Amino acid sequence: MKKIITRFAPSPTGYIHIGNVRSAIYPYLAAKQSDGKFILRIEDTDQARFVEGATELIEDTLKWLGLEWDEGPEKDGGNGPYFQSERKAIYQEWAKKLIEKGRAYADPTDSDTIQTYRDADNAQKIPYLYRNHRPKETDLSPEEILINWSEGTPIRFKADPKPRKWHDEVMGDLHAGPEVQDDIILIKKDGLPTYNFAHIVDDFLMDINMVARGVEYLSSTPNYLALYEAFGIEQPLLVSLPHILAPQGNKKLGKRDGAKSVTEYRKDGVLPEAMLNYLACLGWNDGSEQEIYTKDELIKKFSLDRIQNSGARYDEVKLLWMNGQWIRKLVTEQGIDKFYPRTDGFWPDSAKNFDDKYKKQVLGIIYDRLKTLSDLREMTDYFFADPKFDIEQLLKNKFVKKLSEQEMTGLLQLAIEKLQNLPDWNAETLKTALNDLLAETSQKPAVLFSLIRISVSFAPFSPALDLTLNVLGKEVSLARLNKVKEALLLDQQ
RNA sequence: GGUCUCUUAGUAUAACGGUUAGUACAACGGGUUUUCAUCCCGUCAACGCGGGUUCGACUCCCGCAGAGAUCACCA
Repeated sequence: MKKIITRFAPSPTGYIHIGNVRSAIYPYLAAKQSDGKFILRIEDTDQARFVEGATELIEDTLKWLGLEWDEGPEKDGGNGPYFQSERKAIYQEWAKKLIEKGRAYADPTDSDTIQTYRDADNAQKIPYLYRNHRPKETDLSPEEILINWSEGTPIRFKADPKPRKWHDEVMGDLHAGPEVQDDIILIKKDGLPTYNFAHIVDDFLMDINMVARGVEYLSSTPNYLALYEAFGIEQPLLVSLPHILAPQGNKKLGKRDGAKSVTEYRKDGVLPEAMLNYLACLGWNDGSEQEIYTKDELIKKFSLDRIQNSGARYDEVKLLWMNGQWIRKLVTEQGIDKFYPRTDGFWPDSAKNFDDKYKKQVLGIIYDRLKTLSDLREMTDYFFADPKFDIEQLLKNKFVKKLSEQEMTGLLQLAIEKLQNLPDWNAETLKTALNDLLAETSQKPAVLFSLIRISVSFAPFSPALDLTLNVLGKEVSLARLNKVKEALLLDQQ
């Protein structure tokens, strides 16, 4: 198999959100599968949109997801620098090569004049193409242009419009006519290259043989093809990735739709395994009915031609479902001890002074109802602090309210006695005791256990009662039961 | 408007001319000696429309409709 050398080339204009991280995932998978290279290149040629700290955010996101780059910032593989802003001289040199070949020209036309061309064409309802307005001065010989050129004057490509055909790994065989090929800007007034030009040069110099990007670049592809041709360089594999759509409407998911950053999901307790799994499978599948994939499985089974060629709607509910699956999978496979460190930072404040051993016990009985790690905050508070005492909540519970208050106090008293006299406080003895209690009182489990459960937790739900009591411990359990019993007695007087 | 792309249940998808159109999420119902969840079982629900080709079309061809992308000195 040919080694795929590819790249992720984001612009440092903000965080990576889930709408665009997929264009890092697929190239990564393709590169790893073929034992090739995954390069990170920062496309910071637009000074106006540059955002301080964005590069770090991008790097952070990739690392968290496990998409380590083989070459890029902090990891020079001999093809650097990996920031386009540091490669300015290279682009200018390559633009000059095109001028020498008579395939580019310096164009002093100012933007107001260009706008009049556009307006005129629009008024006449003919498609605007700059090459129809190409200035006559460019009849200057390439030598003359080269002598005169300096930053401040943009350099334009001299289009070679003709029918073009190409193959896209996702979209299949494509074609375009001359009407979409134009004299695109190569070097801007500020001396920096446009994306259209910079990526062609960089990809070539970095030996990149696969380019994956959003479908929005599809319509510019003929211009890129012309550029490859003008330089005489082999075109890389082209991969167009359909957009991820916003939950509502038919728009591509963007920050305006509230597209959360990947790091935000991280803070919310989503596991990188689940994030990667979900996004990889949003618009790709291997033809089987498998849903849960590890990164290694994805690398093994990934194939470009099975990427869906229409947009896929983002579904957070399914992501969270998948996250729950991953939590359970990892705990089952690795055990609580190994999984436990991942919960760091997700416990309620009340857990601060409790040791790891106790928190692991709590995790052990609660993990199978977590959708995200941050659910721990809401779901485990009563293990660490006395719950908010709210007798009304107990009384209006749909099971407990079947009892009179007198019956409640009676049952609580029986439970307290039974538990107090346990020789050993563990899940086994508790289970037996609770079952005995059930038999002795002829109560329905839903009623009796809800009474006890709510009395010790005041939570809408909790793990199985025997497990909960076991973790809470004898002292705490009995104290909470007594407190409720006393309150009920007072109420009855 | 020009050019290009896309179109299976609410959502993500499977099907390489012959299936009762499969799976997952969601929804709904049920089961597991407690609640919520997990787990298990079940129900609902789809081939955009119209023509062809063919014994037979979700699948191939042609129209149409709808949706999206693009037409920058942004990427």
